[in-house]
Amino acid sequence: MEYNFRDIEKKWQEKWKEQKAYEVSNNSVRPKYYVLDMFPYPSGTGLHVGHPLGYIASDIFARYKRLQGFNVLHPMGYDAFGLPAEQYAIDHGIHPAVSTDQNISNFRKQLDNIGFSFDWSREVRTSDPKFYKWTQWIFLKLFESWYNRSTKKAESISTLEAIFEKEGNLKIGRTQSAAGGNESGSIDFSADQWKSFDEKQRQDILMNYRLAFCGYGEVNWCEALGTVLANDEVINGVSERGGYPVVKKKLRQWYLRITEYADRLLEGLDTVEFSDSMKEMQTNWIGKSYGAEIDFHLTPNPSPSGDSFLRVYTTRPDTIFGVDFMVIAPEHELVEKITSAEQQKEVEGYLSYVKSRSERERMAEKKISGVFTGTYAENPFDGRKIPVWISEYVLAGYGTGAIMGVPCGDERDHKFARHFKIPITNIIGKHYDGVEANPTKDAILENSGFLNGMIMRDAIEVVLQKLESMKIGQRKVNYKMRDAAFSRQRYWGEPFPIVWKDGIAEPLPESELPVLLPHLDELKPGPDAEGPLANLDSWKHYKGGIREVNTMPGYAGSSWYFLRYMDPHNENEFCDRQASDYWNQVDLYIGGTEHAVGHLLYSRMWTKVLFDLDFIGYDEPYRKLVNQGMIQGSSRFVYRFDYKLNDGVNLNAENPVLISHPIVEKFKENEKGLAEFIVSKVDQFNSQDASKIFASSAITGLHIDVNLVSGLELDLAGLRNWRTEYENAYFIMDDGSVVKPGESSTSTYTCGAEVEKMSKRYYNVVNPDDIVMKYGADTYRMYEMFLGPVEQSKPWETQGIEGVHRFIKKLWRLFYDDMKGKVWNEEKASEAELKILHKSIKKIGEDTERFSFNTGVSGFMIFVNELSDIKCSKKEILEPLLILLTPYAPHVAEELWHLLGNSTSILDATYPKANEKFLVETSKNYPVSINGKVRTQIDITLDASQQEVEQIILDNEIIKKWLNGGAPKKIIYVKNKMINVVL
RNA sequence: GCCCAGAUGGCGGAAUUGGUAGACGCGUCAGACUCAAAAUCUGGUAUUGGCAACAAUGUGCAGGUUCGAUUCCUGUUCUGGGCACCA
Repeated sequence: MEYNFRDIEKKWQEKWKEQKAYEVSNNSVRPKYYVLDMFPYPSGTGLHVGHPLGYIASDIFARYKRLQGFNVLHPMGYDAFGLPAEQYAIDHGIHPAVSTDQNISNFRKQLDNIGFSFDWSREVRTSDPKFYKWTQWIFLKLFESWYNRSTKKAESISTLEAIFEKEGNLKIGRTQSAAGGNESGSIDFSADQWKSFDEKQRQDILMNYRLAFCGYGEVNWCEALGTVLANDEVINGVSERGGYPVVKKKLRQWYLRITEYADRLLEGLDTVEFSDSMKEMQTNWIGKSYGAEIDFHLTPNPSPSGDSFLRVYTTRPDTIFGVDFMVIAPEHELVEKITSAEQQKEVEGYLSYVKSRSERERMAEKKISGVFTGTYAENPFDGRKIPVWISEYVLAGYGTGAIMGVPCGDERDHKFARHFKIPITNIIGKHYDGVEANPTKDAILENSGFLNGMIMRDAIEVVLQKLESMKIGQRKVNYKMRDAAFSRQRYWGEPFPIVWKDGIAEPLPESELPVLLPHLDELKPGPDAEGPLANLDSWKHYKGGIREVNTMPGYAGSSWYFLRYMDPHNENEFCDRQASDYWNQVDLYIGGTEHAVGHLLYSRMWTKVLFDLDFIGYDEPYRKLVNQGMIQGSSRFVYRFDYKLNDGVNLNAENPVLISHPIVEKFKENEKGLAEFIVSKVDQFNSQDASKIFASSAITGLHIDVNLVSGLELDLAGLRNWRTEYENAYFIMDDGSVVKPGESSTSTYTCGAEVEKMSKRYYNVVNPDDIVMKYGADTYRMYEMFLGPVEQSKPWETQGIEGVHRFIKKLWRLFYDDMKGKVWNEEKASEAELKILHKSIKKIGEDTERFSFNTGVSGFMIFVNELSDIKCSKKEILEPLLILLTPYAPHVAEELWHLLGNSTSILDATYPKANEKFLVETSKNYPVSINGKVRTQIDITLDASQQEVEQIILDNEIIKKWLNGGAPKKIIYVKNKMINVVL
């Protein structure tokens, strides 16, 4: 009876499905555990071997928890709205709904192959009206709420209206809407004024407080394509498709007021188990800083427009005497007003350059650019005139969109000053070397007026007080984070439940949800930079108004989907409160670091809002987060010998010459030698003038399909069949022999290799279906884990999978032998066998617990190797082994479990516990070092004292040799670790 | 440019709290079984020198702390992820 994984895996996958083995109930006396994978987008290219890495890890943990007696929720579904499907529709004329469905069924087939324990009865899709009804519903809640800074939580907008009725906004103040604020509503008013406002004015004001609000923001606009482009569709200022120019355009946009949650998003990090680096990234993204806004007089004063102040934001008011220039963002409202007549032309030129630059480019640019406005600001303390510049390295959205440049203390400012030859004032004495800026806070101030002699750290407070008393500045907490843009000029997303009437956004009543996404045959952009929905007049005009034609962005559905899994079929609520209370937070969330700031912050914010409004009982969605690394592809190369004759004809087109990697390496420093070698080998060159070939030869590495290569060895016939261009190739083999078109050879051709992203265009994609077909799901699951730590990125090499496959076959042979048949027996296990068992239970259990699945797999290998060595096939040992193995290789474990005579499923077995009794040791083989270098090992009992150990050491022959008659300075003995003799 | 992470044999990796660097697997070499092959089994395999015992070197690079550093600190190089409309 041999290990037939195809039959076994098929059999159990069908049985588990039949028995609904993975369906989980919301009512259980068992403790709950919620394991979630980050929502996948069902892309058209399907899964490659890298994608399931996290799913396998989470599946192992979910199954492990189940064996430990938990009621485990482990759902899966699809983040099905998104740009790629829409682009695919535009390119191929297939409706996104259709292609998305196809992609999902393909995805599902691939997932099913791998034997996951997902409860598919809970599947959700964000593009399903039953799901997005509730996305729209939550949007309405966001729209109908504001953030009350005194209670520090979201409240119904009606409580805000009550405040306005009573006291206007004089106490609560305006909200700051850094991202595209709504200027018309940004005013101070009293209760009486509020009462006098008409509906439009009131709604404009309320809009400035809503958690989901409308404002204006810049987008990448491509006139030629007639659409707004995503950042990654813009390359070097032109569209990726077609290479058309892209400029910034201001559009009305929806936003989420995530900035109000900045502090709570920061505080919440203390209550969750994310990696420190993840917390750091989120903290930096939120970017809370304490500083000051300072007003500088402009001069000539008033400046050409009559504006007399420039307001800058700085975190270092102590450096105010070191200010040598000001920089304002190109979008700053003062730009137009303060530009002098002489500088007009230059400024205009600069602005049009900036307009063509994406924000990404602006931030990544090392090159320094900028232009002088012709206006000066005045230092309030010493009256110095400071030139005001415009530069793209200052972004309009952050702070006041203007900074004071302190070259001696900030590297960016320093480079700017050097580049434009602006004189640098040194206020930190010898801490500044004239070559590099020094951002220290510990220097003693010089050239700093009334601050002279003060330590910078202390001067901050002194300056702040002075600024406040002079009423030219105030303390200010700033956040780098901006409000989140929440609308897209696209089709394939959730429609907004909003109708515009007379410039007022009216929410549709809950009873009208879902607002269905209407069918469109053609997804061409609408007029005036609007999305495709704007083309559908019949849908657009509604209830005497005009529907919002933008749709929601990709992250809308994924911001709350973890709640829907708890109660996926509820038609009355987004999630029943009892269900969300029972399942509570996600206990384990697995996904990539690429979501570190986007998805995670958005879903954390939504959770906080739902908590504030008392729809759920916790304000952090994910209790523990584990990041999985990426699996990279391992590309394979052949090397083409290229040359041209004087007339420019490349004679290689018909018969390319492909050189093996070792030959290329051999001639690495000797191109001419290689050309000579090739010419001497290949007969097609005989008629050519060799010197011409030498003069023009080059080697080109070409990606070839990894499936044509076994390890590094090329399948020549396979390559000839793969593409016609290789059909008549000459191959220069490792040993220097030549294989002509139509010939075969016993020599090998070794390819080059490189680690790259797994991608179609590198021909290095490996499909899990192929792996499962060849080795089975159990082998694939274990191998994927065996590759290395989950969190780390690593390349995929199909070759190594043999080892894991051999392991499973070896395990099988402990139960059944090809020749002898059944070998397992019910004999009593010996002390030594029990020791192996319990050592492994401890090792594998601990490894699984700390997500060290790669060492877990190695633990299994050691376990099975040890049992094989002592020919132990006792049921008493093998049965617990199978339970340990279930999370990793469920199919083979279930099969053997039943062959051992069990009639219930192993999925619900009880996870074994390690018995310490079998693990106690009495002595240890200590490494003994001389000066930190291990020289010998000595077996010593664990209860030995320092004195006893020293005696043993001094009596040891090898140690005596090293002591050379002398006495050691010191003997360091760390119990159960090591011994070090210091000479 | 800014933020985060990583770098260990020919390859993937191990070393959980500063304590025997290279577990486990791949590859490779040698051997057993076989008419042969596959499968399987046994043994070797960081580098250098040596028949060996053993010695020297060795965790990206340059320093530092320590009896002892892959692990901690400073600096640096390269690679990967993110930078707000890919998901």
